[in-house]
Amino acid sequence: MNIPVAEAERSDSLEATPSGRGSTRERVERSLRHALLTGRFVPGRPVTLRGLAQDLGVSPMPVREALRSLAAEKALDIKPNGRVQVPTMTPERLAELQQARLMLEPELALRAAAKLNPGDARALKEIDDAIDKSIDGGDAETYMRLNHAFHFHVYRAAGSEVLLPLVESLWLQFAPFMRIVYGRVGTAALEDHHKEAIAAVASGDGPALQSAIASDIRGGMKLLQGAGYEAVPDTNSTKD
Amino acid sequence: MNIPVAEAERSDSLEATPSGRGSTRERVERSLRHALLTGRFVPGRPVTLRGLAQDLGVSPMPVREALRSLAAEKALDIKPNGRVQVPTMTPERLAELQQARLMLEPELALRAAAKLNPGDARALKEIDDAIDKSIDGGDAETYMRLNHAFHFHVYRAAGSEVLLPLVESLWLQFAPFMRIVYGRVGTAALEDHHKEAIAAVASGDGPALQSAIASDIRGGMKLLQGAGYEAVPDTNSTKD
DNA sequence: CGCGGAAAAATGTGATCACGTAGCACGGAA
DNA sequence: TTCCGTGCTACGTGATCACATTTTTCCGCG
Repeated sequence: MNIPVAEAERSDSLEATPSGRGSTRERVERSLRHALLTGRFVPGRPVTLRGLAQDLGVSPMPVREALRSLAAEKALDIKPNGRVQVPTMTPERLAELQQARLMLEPELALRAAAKLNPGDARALKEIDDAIDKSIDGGDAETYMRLNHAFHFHVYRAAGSEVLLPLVESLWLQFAPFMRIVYGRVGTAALEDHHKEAIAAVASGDGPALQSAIASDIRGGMKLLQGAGYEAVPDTNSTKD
Repeated sequence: MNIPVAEAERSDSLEATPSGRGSTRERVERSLRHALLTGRFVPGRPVTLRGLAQDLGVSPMPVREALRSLAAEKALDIKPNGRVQVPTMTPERLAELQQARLMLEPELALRAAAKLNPGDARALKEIDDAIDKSIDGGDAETYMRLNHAFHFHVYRAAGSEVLLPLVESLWLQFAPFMRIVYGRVGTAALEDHHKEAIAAVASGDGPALQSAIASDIRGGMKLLQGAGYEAVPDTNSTKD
């Protein structure tokens, strides 16, 4: 099960995240979460406690807690012998993730619609413009970060303390795999429905926003359906 | 383990969980999870790291990780100063929890139906008979344990790696509050739909099972709607 | 040249310690 | 009697250490 990826240098630009607020564990967890969501962690890749600690320049202790936290959200997998790795994807799990997203996220969007205002529509448009640029540029990492920002700008507005964490967990689960697929087929084939969503927000049309989000999920996940479950590409696509 | 277990046991209720397998952290987490699900932790009550460690006869270390894990599942709340407490319930959060349950659990039941066999129906009937007894006896803690066993016997059959953890998180969130309500209004007023569910399992009728679970959720949560958000009762159920 | 086993390195786990801080009670002053 | 400051206590956090176990390396034997 050893992957021949060269682990020459450890610095995956993890500590590049400038967020210096909060406790050390908080910073570590935020850093890991961000790395997961932008796909800097490859599924199947083992994650060692001391290695991460060294990368981040801290002791293994806060890393331990952060990993445990992420594992509880199913963003990481802790094998019975304690080794931590990014979960590998299976077609079944991906299908389940899509269905779970379709159950929760459109509902969240519907609730958010009532609280979103034209200012939010402008903010979303700004994000979406940047997304279009990143798609053209083929910058998968930036795209994923912005796409996440777009969706969660909507979801957060719902003010849901229950649904939002569930959806966050789902994103953490499919993001690493999504990144791999983007690395293979590129980001050009992406069809999102952000424009419809923005229009719905601007006009305050809840059901339209709900439907746009649902379509967006279907479009985004469709791309992932038949790609790359088997192994990690030995072409090291983790950095840059 | 070179730990001198010369400590006088402060509480029998926590380490009473017989599961002695696995690592210490695993046992601690299982113990806490069980305590949460059966309502032995009162919402709003502060949970201290060292206190719990002493109760369980271990060092604060595994407790720390277990708490962090539970907190990631929203079963515990870590305040900005680091203090841990069982989350308090609000009407809004309870309504969200019910709606989230209704989104996920009937779907899970529908998927489980295809894999449940008459043997499962018999097992469920056995659990349900015990539930009836515990309701008559007014034993809220036993009722909650069995009710959880009943539902998750069904849900687990679905074999879902994605939906099941989400539902587990939801249960951990409303269970402590549910326990308080039972302590106030008793368990006699409970109306469950387990009989319908068992019949549906026996006949392999998926939609019927789905509908029975949905009705069961509505019936169970309705009881909680207008009760006891304000303060925690002084009845200290864990120790002292 | 290939295989196997032993040595060595690395990993997770749990315990203990040091440190900064937040609560809290006690006591003195108004 | 009430209010406020000061000291004490307990807490969470992070680091370091010790240990058992697993993984990897590597050397010798077939």
